[in-house]
Amino acid sequence: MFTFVAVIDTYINMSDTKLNEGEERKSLNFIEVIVEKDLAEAKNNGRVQTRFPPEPNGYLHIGHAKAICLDFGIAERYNGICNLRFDDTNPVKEDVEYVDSIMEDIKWLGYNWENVYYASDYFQQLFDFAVQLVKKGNAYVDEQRAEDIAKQKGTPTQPGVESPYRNRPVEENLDLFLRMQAGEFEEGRMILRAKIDMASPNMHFRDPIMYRIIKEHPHHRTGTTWKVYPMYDFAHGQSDYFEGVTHSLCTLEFEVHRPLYDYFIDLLKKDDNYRPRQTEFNRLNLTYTVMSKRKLLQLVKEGKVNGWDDPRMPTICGLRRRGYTPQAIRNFIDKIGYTKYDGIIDVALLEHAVREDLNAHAPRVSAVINPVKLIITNYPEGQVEMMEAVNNPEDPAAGTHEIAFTRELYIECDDFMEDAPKKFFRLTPGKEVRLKNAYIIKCTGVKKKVDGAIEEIYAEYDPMTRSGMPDSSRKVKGTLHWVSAGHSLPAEVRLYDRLFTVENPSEEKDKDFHELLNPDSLTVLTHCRVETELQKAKPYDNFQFQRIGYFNLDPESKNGKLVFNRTVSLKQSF
RNA sequence: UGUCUCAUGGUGUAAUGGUAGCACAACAGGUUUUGGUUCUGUUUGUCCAAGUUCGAAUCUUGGUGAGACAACCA
Repeated sequence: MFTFVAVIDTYINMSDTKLNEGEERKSLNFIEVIVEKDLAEAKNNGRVQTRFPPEPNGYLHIGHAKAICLDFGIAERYNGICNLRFDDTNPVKEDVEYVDSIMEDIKWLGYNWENVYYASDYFQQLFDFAVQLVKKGNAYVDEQRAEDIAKQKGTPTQPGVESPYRNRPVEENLDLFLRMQAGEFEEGRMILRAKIDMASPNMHFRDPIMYRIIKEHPHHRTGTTWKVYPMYDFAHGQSDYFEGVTHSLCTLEFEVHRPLYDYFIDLLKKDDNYRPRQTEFNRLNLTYTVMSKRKLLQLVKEGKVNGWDDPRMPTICGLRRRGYTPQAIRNFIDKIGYTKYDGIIDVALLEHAVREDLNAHAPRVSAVINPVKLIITNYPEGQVEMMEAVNNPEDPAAGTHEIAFTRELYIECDDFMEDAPKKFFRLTPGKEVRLKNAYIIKCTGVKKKVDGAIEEIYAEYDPMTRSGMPDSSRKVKGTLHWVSAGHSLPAEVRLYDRLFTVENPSEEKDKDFHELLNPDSLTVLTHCRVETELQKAKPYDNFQFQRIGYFNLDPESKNGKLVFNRTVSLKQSF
């Protein structure tokens, strides 16, 4: 993977931190600055530990990839460890299906966790801690209805009102809380709340809920053992603490939760110099798509897309099926950086990242996605010549393959025009073009159907212009790709466009997001022809269809039927 | 009439008191058997105001604008 030079650089830079190829001149992001400062101050005994904490309630998307690259990247760079922890405190929404897909996606991105943990592993410890807080008078059981509690919470500008149950005696709170877990009460009947400050300017300090009763949904790991489940705020920081996390990295919307995170840790922590710290960074927003799990789920459920791995989805599995490579995604994440500014990234940057990777690695093949027949009238009928085609001009080591040339060929409809403008560098009557890897031809005529549609195009070839022949280096303006009519394979090609018609769908609050969906986000072409070399293609293999774009073989291809997905088009500059 | 956070070209991101740089995008040109790649060049920026300083994107004060927070979600 590394070049020789890069290996040397790695050694040179090994003094403080691990640096990967190309990283040596890059400035630190603000989180790396914080970590290095903590290390310099010997906080947490110079230990670095992070965690990636998804809730198993949906598929990972590219926004998660940003968090994954940071959590695992920081651990790697500072010789620490990163654990995978499933934040599974709400059995109503969670499922093992998601646990499996999350692990698969992280591995596909190229990261390995030190340990897999589950917040549900800590249910007993959390419960014991809650009992302890009840005994200390820091928590109470509230029997009001949810709506009343919400009302009493006040608003961001108005203080809340204290619950009538707030000053219940400790023994009564303890008895009730134990009976909640014993299953004596129905869901919604009562909750355990922290007794903090109903007038706090931070809404999260207004006696936040610690535990609620959930009995109708068994937990995917603990079954029906627990009748009460901790809320995020009563689970996340403590879980970090139990595991020894030093840097708890999360997105910006958790900023207001941090004081509460610290509050519970203060009550929990031992008198030593270890404590986890939460740091927030900007989440990823991409133009022309949505990143909220709720909306992605909606697209799937309403059939607007064909599942979580639909190639139009910003999910990891969607991007994988679309033909994105882990390296392209990681390079993209590396380019966008981590700050506290909540912006929106142009999807063109993601497309650039995948083109850059595929340009270097994808074999070039010939495919005609909108075929029209081209007949070389002076080429012998029945003759077949095997032409040599370079697999990748960016990588001579990739070698060559052969492609059959015959009298009858297919070229793209778009590559022929009867009355062409001056800047049309393709085929038009009386003009010459190069057929890639083959001859220069001159268009001599065209046959049309009754409706005026073009049926066949005629041309004559110049035998001296093939590679190796005397006139092979003759210059002509255009070069076209082609396949032999008789020596090619039928294929289906799926073209994808942006899912939404507006740059930032989540910003259009007054509009239903269905109105913003792009009705033409999928185009299926069923009469394509591809060169026989593609018979060997395996699912997910990436190719460049010359002059068109990057494509991969869809896993739905079976029994000899070839289905390709367009990952991204080539850059077009005309 | 709250708390917290943020503000650098079209987009994203550097510059930690000392030449405003990089990437993407856009545009122009060279090379090219991919209108690809590559190379060269161009356009475009420090939210506003006052202050500190020899010197401010950076520090101070005051504005302005944007976002987050009022789930028995995470």
